[in-house]
Amino acid sequence: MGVTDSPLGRIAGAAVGSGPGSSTTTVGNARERILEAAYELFSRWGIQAVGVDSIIARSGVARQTLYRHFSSKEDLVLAFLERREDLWTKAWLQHEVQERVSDPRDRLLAIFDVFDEWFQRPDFEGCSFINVMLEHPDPTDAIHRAGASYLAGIRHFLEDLARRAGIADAEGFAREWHILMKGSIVAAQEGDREAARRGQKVGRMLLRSELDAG
Amino acid sequence: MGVTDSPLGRIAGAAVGSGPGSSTTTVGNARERILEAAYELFSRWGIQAVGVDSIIARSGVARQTLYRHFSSKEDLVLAFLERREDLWTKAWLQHEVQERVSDPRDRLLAIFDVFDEWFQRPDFEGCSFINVMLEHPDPTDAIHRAGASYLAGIRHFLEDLARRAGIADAEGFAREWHILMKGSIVAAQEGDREAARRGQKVGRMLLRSELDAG
DNA sequence: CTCTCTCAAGACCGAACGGTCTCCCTCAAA
DNA sequence: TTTGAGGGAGACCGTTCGGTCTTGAGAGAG
Repeated sequence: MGVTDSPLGRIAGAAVGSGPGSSTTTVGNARERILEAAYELFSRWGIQAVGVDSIIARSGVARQTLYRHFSSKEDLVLAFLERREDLWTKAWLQHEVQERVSDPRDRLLAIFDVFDEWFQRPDFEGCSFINVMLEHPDPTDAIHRAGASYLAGIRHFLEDLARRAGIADAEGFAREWHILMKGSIVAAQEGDREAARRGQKVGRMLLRSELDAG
Repeated sequence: MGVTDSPLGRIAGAAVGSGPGSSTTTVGNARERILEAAYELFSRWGIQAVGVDSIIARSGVARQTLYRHFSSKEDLVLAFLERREDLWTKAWLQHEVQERVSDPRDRLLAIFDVFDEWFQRPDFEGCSFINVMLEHPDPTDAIHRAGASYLAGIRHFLEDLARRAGIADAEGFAREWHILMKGSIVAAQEGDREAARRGQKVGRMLLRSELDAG
């Protein structure tokens, strides 16, 4: 109930429900409820550990309704990843960073401040793009490729900041910065609650040396 | 067939088989064949994607034989992780690093040279400890804890090198170095074949600044 | 009023899951 | 020679998986 809510969780908490007994042909469109349930379950427990049954149960939707909106579980997973980019990458990470500071160098560093708060949350769940990509090791798998491409989206955000910060090799820099981000996320999942500050410390060095060189 | 073999693959290739028709009560102890099959399947495809049936088929062992040696799939997974530490962490990574150079600073950097070769392998499969830990997000899960603790083993190796290199805060340094390692492994799984060199570049900076400070 | 569309409910499907059980063979130690 | 452990083969168990199909209730449009 807290105002705080997970930054990654329900954004439109429209689970009206209209009270007990009303039922049938419930309020909001079913697709939304399915995606919301899928989001919470997939982001916390991964793909393989979550069956369509759990999503059906949690969304309160009929089995056939799910399959009317999504042709298969894989289809639903891809829709989940798309939503994850909307909510996590854009509406949360990028937005949070951009509203805190405006200088591109400061924004790069602010990523780790945002991460630090994220890592302290009791419902910290890691990066779904990484999780999903590692869970589907086959690089030709559609889910693997989707995860990798959403990670590339994050990298493009970094690259843009690097370019604006006047860094010569913006692409290389973005890949290095992303390594720090991904490493600190995994470290946080291991239990290191200071992982973000460690990433930031190394990042600060990298940034300084890159700007001295330029 | 090549002499090269995966550094992580079969170490005792004792799958003699004694020719067709011989069968029953086959050569080497069954436990070894089970572990070998489990190693190859789990390390490449993860835990949940590999059923006990596949392991039975690949090891050519009877179902009951597997359950005589391992009380459950979880038990087998824990044995796999233990073997992964023996083969990957110790016999491969640490051994490879130690035989290349002797100075502790050089050894820290050599980790990324070894990684670089690893990342180029067609059968590169990532770090099983990370994969397994992310696949089992519940921190109270025995498998999650095992993965995390084998990762801590790697960190202790780093910490030892850092201490020998005269770095003041060896533990903090090891955690930072490990962030670079993990980040570059994930980047390699994304498809960045230069991930190790990027990690090494950042590591070099971190190392220099740490030694200047000390 | 009827036609149509959406949805809940849930039976049902074949396959795969982890795990148990029985039967029979082989080989080595007693 | 007997015995018993180790092992192969495979039937079998209940459960869960992803996915299909049917039924019937409600709601908007004609």
